[in-house]
Amino acid sequence: MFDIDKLDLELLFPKDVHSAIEIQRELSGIVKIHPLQTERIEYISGVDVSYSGNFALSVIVTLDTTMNIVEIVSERVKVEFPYISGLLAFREAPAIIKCLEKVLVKPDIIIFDGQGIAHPRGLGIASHVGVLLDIPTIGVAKSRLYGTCKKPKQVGESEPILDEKGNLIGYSYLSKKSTNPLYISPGHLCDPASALSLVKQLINGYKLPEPTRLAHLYTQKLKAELD
DNA sequence: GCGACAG
DNA sequence: ATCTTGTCGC
Repeated sequence: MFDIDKLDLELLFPKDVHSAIEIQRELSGIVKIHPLQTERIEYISGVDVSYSGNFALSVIVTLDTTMNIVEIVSERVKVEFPYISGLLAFREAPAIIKCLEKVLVKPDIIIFDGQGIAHPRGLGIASHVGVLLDIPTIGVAKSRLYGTCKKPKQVGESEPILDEKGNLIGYSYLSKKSTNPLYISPGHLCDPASALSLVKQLINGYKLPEPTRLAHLYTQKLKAELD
């Protein structure tokens, strides 16, 4: 569904940490933040990655507006980059992109497990993949990486996430009681308000939005079968 | 130097 | 993320 062949692999496989950071600075300048017509969205995909030995197991679950499963695709890829806070994309994106290569139904937007622009250099994994594939993306993280915000007190309540200059880069959102809030930020071709709005619509009784929750479930199931 | 630090 | 059982609270 995506022309992976036309991608510059240099942007996914840096030779070292320094070049990885240079790549992020370069790509962050390409990120486009603008409102997204959520009412025109048909398919929404959720992505998650688990690990088994030296392999990354990625799963993409695509749902329609009714929350019905349209497609589930998985991929197994050898891990090449270590986990370094701020450089998550270089570890997980390769497996995610190979998985997207097998997807038949092209999603209108993809939700990632991690940050969008709420990142030290404005390029979390959602933004990185969004720019490479030129598709709308949103980052939904379970913990904070960058930015300042208050903690929502009531379920359904949100608080703005601001960068060092006071710019709005996302929202913390309490999706379920007795849990830590979600950290939502646009990845690419989306904006904070649209991202928050869409994620709210996808919460179905659990902390995580349905596409992400299901992708996590399948990635864990895969891991259990290949242990 | 000290604290923070997506998955 | 991963290693892991029961258990306290909403």
